[in-house]
Amino acid sequence: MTLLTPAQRRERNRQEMIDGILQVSRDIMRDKGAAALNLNEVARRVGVKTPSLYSYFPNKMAIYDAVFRKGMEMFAEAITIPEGISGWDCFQYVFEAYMSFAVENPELYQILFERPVPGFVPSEESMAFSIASLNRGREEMAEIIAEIGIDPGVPIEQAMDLTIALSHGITAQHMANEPHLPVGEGRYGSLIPQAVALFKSAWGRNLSDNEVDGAN
Amino acid sequence: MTLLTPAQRRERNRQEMIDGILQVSRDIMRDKGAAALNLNEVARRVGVKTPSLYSYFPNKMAIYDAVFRKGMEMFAEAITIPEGISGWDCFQYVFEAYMSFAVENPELYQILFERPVPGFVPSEESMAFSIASLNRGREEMAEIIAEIGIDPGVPIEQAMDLTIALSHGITAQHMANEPHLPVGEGRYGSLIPQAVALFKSAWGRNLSDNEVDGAN
DNA sequence: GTCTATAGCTGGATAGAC
DNA sequence: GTCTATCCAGCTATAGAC
Repeated sequence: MTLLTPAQRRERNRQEMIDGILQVSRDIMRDKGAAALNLNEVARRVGVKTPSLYSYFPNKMAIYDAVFRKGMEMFAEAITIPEGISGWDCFQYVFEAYMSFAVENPELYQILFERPVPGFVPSEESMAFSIASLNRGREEMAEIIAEIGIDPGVPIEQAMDLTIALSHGITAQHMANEPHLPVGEGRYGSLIPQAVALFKSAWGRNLSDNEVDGAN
Repeated sequence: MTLLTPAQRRERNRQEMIDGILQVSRDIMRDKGAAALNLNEVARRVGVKTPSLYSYFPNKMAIYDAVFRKGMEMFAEAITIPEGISGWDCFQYVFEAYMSFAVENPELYQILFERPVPGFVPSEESMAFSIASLNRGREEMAEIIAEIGIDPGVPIEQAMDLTIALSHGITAQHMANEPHLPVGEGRYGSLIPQAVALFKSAWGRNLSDNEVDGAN
């Protein structure tokens, strides 16, 4: 095995520092709210002095932007339906993945789906990436819905939007009321099977899958 | 007609000042984000100097709390179903009222349903009022659902929670993507009839109302 | 109740030595 | 890259005269 060159080592150290800053920033946002991010505290927790942060990010908003972007990547990854899941199980999977992501990463959920930080607007690059991710997600979901074969006179686009809306709605209520409870517990956290059943019941009359069974 | 007593006039002036402060605070929260509320700017817009605000509110958080409370009152009022609306029309009404409230009062929507202000927690009184309002809303909606007579093996509590979740989800997506568009327009703003149809289709098979008709 | 004056603090950001 | 020192702006809140 060969040792790293000095340049590679520098690069690695730099990347570790950047990752550390972002991780600490997320911790603070989670603890105190996204808008309470504070460079002095970031520096203290990372173990450097405040001005050193400016060797890695040009300003505070750039940190928000990096967190936003990282969050979008993680979210896209999280709701991608894995191999081996198909049919109505995909609905169940999306609902659970959506809520799990929010429960496990409330600070990312906040900055991705709300606007808690006055003056922060995702950069064009981040937004472009974000939109691209969401569109890929949409396409995938559209394929799944088409594959299941649903009936009720509503265009596939709208079926998808309703699915997204209900995913988001259940998750938002869960986060507002019982964010400390895991997915599957609590008033809204336990509502996912019923949500899937709702769609099955409304759309699944001539389905190729197993027949509607009420709550599963 | 009798003139107001000096005491009454004082009281009236005071109330006007309080209302003015709250209105201006809402304007700022709407323009710059809830967390960007700033006493200097409040004073400037109201037309007094900053210290004068402390004659009306003990501190900044008290202003947030008053805005929160006012918002909760307005929201409860907004989604109360008026006389003359019954059956499935109640669903349509609730969806529309929910989204209208958010579109017309984004700053209230933000402070009621998100946590954008680090360090702000509604006071116990405000929370008690809030919970009471929500419970009244729940009861009312439960009566309506019971009256319509829905079928599909899901307890009324859960049917209600699904309704709330979808209301919230459509609204949240609308606010995140096209908050400038009125209810009825835009990707999610135009989705309300489909949302009602979804519930009708899933639950309305043995309904006492008119039969399911797909998109209305 | 309203003002002037100001305390007191926080936090983002820069200059410049090492 | 990291540090010390420092600037500067903005903000909440209070003291005390009118």
